[in-house]
Amino acid sequence: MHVSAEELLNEKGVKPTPQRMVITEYLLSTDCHPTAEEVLAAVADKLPVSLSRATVYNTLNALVEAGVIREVFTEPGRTRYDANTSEHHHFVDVNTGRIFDIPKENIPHIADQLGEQFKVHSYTVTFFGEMKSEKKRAKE
Amino acid sequence: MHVSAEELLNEKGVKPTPQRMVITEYLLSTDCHPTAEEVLAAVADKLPVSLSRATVYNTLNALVEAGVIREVFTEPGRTRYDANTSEHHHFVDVNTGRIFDIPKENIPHIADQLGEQFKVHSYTVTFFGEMKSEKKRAKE
DNA sequence: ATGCTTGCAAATGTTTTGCACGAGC
DNA sequence: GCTCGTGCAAAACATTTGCAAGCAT
Repeated sequence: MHVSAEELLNEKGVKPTPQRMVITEYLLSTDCHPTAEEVLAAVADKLPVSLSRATVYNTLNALVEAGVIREVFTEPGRTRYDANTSEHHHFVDVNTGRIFDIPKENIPHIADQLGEQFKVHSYTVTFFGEMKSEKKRAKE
Repeated sequence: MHVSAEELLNEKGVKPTPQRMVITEYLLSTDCHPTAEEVLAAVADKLPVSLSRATVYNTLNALVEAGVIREVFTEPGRTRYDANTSEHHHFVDVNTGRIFDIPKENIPHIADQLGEQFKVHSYTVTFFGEMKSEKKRAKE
């Protein structure tokens, strides 16, 4: 289903260094919208060399710029990242802070509802609420 | 249309100090979704005494907690504030960063489109795009 | 050699916190 | 007098940047 990280990076014109590939692979493999810090923690030991914080930030910015990933803003103070770049939406569980993807098929198309002075490039819906029956209970 | 800031604060159980009233008044009077820093700059000279950064942050947090204002997340690194607490949406001009309110009447109700495991408390749509004719300057 | 990329550390920017003072109950 | 809000400065975070060194072309 996923193209390889290397292909993806080449496609988007980003030189596929080991650091970038590991970070991209991680983001492609998870749906939990990690912060930069979480990315660092998750991939640091997957590299033979050390991975610095600066490289994580540089890489994430490069990937955003290249359109490989997207930023997600759901909470103050920090940015989360999402390798799902297709138009879709988010549900934030206000108890856990966890973010769930909502496919755009679930949401009617609403980009054309604004006045004509607004030329919409993209839009995203953020739902805040709580999960009703959470079968997979996170440890707390 | 607006209740007075003092009434509003009392209603919400926030002790209406001069600092809090000035900040609340400012937020009620503007539609430009200011950051904490912008709030400070805007109201600092409206008080006979000095207004500290810490008080601005403390106040904004207290107001959010009390439900007087809401946080708006549209960009990395900083929080913006909105005294319009009714459900509504935002359009971000990608050129200027300016944020426009979109009344919820313009958007179909979409809170019920998710699976039933999602209990939605609120949702907000954020549009990214650009203004077509900037001759229609918003009054501010 | 050239040009990116990395890593470290320092710098920046935003927000929070510790603490003393002052106003109001 | 106690409590709470304020102001200042320092601290805590999140992120960016300067720079030297490394890798690939």
